[in-house]
Amino acid sequence: MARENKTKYALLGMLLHGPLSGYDMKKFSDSSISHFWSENYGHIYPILKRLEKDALVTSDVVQTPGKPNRYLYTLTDKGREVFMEWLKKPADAEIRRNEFLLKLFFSGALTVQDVIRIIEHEKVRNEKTRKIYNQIGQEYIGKINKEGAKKYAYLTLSYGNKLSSARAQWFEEVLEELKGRNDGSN
Amino acid sequence: MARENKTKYALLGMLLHGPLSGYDMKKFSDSSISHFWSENYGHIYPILKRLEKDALVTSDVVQTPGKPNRYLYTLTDKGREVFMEWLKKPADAEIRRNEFLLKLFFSGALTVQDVIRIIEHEKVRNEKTRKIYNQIGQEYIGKINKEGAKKYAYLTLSYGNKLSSARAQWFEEVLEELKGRNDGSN
DNA sequence: GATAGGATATATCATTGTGATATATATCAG
DNA sequence: CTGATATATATCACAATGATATATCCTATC
Repeated sequence: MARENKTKYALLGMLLHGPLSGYDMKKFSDSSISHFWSENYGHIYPILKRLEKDALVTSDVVQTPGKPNRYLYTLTDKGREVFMEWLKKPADAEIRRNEFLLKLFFSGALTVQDVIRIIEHEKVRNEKTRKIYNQIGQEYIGKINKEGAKKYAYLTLSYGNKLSSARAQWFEEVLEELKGRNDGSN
Repeated sequence: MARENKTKYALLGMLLHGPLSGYDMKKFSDSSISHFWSENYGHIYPILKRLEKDALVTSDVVQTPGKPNRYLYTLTDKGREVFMEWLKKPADAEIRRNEFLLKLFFSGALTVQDVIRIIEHEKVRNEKTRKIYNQIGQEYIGKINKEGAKKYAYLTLSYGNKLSSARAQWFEEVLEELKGRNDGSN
């Protein structure tokens, strides 16, 4: 068996607060949870069909003239049960594949200037992410205490902030060192 | 097209310092670079065959009585070229799928005790990782200045350390807050 | 001395996940 | 009017994962 299907749980979770179509789920994945999760049509649609077959969701067709049929999926009791069982379990270990670190590892074959360029590219990407996090953070202010449900969404953001601050620090330290050395020997 | 095949570059990179078999590459992935990269047989063997067909590597059979044939792969000039071209480019954006954060996001459906348990599980995992990093770090002491090539390997470790320290901080902060609230209302 | 487990080595399978494209209409901006 | 974007599902090739099959040798344990 390959690793367990996580998409299934992501989709079931999205249905907790009401029916959605596959298209809606993709939008949700690209907006609300995009900084730590992604889904795509090639997986969403086939899995929705399987979930229906397994009676974890039911579907209703909504016809809108001039638009494709919309298949609205609703969570069943069984679906909610399966979801809650997954939710209660600790998360599996993260799959670790970081192309930047792989390049860094092999960087002995590069000039120091090339390495600096690659790290700086990563630094810029990280800064962009931090800006987005700050924007989202601004939107949360005032809402968190009123709506308890958003507390955990806010925590995922605070996690992202913590990690990207750490990354930013590391970039500064390493770039300073590499640039110092670059004036000298290597 | 699916995303670009990164395994290919990881394998070519491993061949920079001499010929290796697919089995050797798997061992390398499970030891030297396991904290940021992983490979598995199901991908290594077919890709090695393709690399040979594309003349990025050549292979030699080594027969050892009582053991399976060993196919030793050697990097060609073309292979080195293709590798260096990839190495010089900035890394692609990281694929973001973090099951822990997905669970956290949906945690409004859990009791605070359950959330605490899940976070603590993650915290323990992180502590284990930090211990391993410290052990590897000990082994590096004294070697870094002598062998310049290991400098970048050490940097991948320092990156891992930075991030896991940040994670540890976040766990402390969040657990304290959740445990405080747990004595009160929700 | 038997025997269980791990190392050596390749091969292959089902399944998960990614990104792109196909299809077809409506709407909105320039 | 024309090109871009939104709505909505479907499907494909490919990348990556984890498990199992095959077969032999070596080492530790009972």
